[in-house]
Amino acid sequence: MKISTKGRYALRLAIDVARQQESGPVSLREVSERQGFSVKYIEQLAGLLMHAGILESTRGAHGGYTLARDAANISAGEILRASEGSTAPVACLDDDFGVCPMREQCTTISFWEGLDKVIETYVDSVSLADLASQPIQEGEMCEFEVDLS
Amino acid sequence: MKISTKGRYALRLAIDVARQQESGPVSLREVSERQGFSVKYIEQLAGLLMHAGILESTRGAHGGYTLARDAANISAGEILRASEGSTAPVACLDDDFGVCPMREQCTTISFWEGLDKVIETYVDSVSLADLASQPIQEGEMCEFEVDLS
DNA sequence: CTCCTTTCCTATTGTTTTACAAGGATATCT
DNA sequence: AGATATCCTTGTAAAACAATAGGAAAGGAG
Repeated sequence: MKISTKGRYALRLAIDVARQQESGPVSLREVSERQGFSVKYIEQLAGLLMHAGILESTRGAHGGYTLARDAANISAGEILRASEGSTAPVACLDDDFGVCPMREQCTTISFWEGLDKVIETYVDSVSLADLASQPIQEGEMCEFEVDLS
Repeated sequence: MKISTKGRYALRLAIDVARQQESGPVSLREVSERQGFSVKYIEQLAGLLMHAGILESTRGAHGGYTLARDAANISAGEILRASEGSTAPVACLDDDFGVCPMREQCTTISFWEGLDKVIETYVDSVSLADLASQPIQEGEMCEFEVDLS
């Protein structure tokens, strides 16, 4: 049960924008240099976050992205749902799934609903401001996209 | 972030065994008929659960599987970890990953650790006895492996 | 002893998803 | 004009997933 690079990169993209946007719109070129992403890949993620009303863009030279709202008002859950599609642990709990016709006979649904709930509660309780306020260190970049060889 | 069929089927397999084992070892043929699984596929899962000390087997005719321990003493988390490998939301928190060399500079690790913790706490709080004690209905089978066409 | 059932173990295969890259259109600042 | 960006769709190699296949070993029934 893993979060994909979409969700992980989208989080770090949002954190990067939150931290850097005071000096104007943050371009994906800058972000990619700081975070070790390819511009072409995070373009897609930026698009998703924009569509979800999390980022705003200004096009053209010196353009880039800014937060559409205050960082304190954006949750990690929102970012993950926008990038990953959903944080539900089983497909039958996705918003677009509708009601499962087998729901009444299902022995595991209430277990999955409980899991879904603790996940949502947690990711919605953490704001982008919380994430962005951690001390900044040299050589930012992370998780495990690290070549250990 | 989805649980794969391994984890979902393994849970239902364990529930089925828990419910049926009073009348002797439960064969995978029976389970597959009740749950709509292929015998060949859940053979693998049964093997994983056995290796993890959750199931015990008796071979030969009239053989099958029984719980290695009391159902109240087996958690859903154990079953998921045995079948899925891990319930951690990011690979750097898997047991076999070791310590990430970038950990100190990572802006998201504490967020993922928190998520991992709420997931583990929840799945370890639910026992197989809890799951198996739900009322049994006709046409048992579930989740969303249902042909909606 | 021989069939039948069942677990056990390891490949192999087909499909889907992931993680990007490519190419080009559109917008804006200098 | 030209450089720098976002925007938008499509393509693709590799990995993961879901399941199948084939057969060995063990134990009960006739």
